[in-house]
Amino acid sequence: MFYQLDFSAEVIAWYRENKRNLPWRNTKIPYFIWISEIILQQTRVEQGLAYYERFVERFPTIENLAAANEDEVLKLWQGLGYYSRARNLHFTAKTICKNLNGKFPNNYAEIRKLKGIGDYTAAAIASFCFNQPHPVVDGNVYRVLSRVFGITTPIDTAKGKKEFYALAHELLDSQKPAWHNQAMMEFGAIHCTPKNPACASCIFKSKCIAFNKKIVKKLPVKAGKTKQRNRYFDYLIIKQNGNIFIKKRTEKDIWKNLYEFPLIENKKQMSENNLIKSKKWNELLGKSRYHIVKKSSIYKHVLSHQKLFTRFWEIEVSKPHKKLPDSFIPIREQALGKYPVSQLIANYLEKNLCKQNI
DNA sequence: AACTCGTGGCG
DNA sequence: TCGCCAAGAGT
Repeated sequence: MFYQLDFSAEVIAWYRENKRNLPWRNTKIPYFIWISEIILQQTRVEQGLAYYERFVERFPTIENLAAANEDEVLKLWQGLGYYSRARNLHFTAKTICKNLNGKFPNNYAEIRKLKGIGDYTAAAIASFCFNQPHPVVDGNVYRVLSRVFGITTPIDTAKGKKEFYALAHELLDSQKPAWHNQAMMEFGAIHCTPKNPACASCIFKSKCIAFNKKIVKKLPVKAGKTKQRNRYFDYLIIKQNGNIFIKKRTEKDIWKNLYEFPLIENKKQMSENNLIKSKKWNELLGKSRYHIVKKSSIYKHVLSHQKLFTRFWEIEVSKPHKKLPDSFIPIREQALGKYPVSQLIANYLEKNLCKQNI
């Protein structure tokens, strides 16, 4: 069907003509490639681009990143999601500076050991920066290969991963791994797209099995189904002597190490009356004299595995009868903007408080 | 090996 | 409106 080098040469030729000019494509410095790869995990280029620019502007070297506070790193990441990426990025920057004299490892095996770097990212860095012949197998590559070669094995199974990796490895031009890998991904990203792929003008039109069998839309196959659960949040924005209280999320849960207002979570939607009479409400406000300044409508916030239903309560406390635990940090409202928060909270702040607080 | 971790855009 | 899903990794 294909001679390996024909396939590679064709996709590389396409890439030379069609590639986008992106900032991380004008460098081979591993630090920059690394940042871009982490940002782009499960993220569209259009969404990640501005984050990349801000990130390398603020942290031009790995030493700058290693020296930063995690709060600031997360603040730069705010709104991008999957915050463990930022935490691991920061962790690994510190590791490299402390243990490797600030020098990024220059081969696949050593790169792969770093926290936050899996098979894909290790192959990307090793091939882009050091021209090592490791094939990248990301969502784009799965899509292109499953279609062109008509592979119906689900990509989210061990069997599928093995099969696609073997094929990707077979097709790789070991003399041009950087060009080959970038070409494969770019082709998937802007030509062989998930929806409305440009089959009519495709370089593989005559050979593409999916096109000729008219099953392009069915590929790639995924076995897994994502099930969502519902969660019900009530955030209490407690204002006291010009301060408001925030708390860091440290549990193993969504938004780890981001900040939020005092939270009451319930397994079912609770009526306002029952909430105000609840034990948790009482624990936060005790027998304080307070009044509810504002209560919001229900914000719906959708995550990959959860759907959150959230109310915000702005509460002015005139006579506190109880000191909140030390885990609640009193801050001036204007200082809120320094703390990394979830997009859910950022959305509320944008609508209800001033923009400088975001 | 399944499950978990965000967000925004699109049809 | 809703499900899909985008340059994945950790546990």
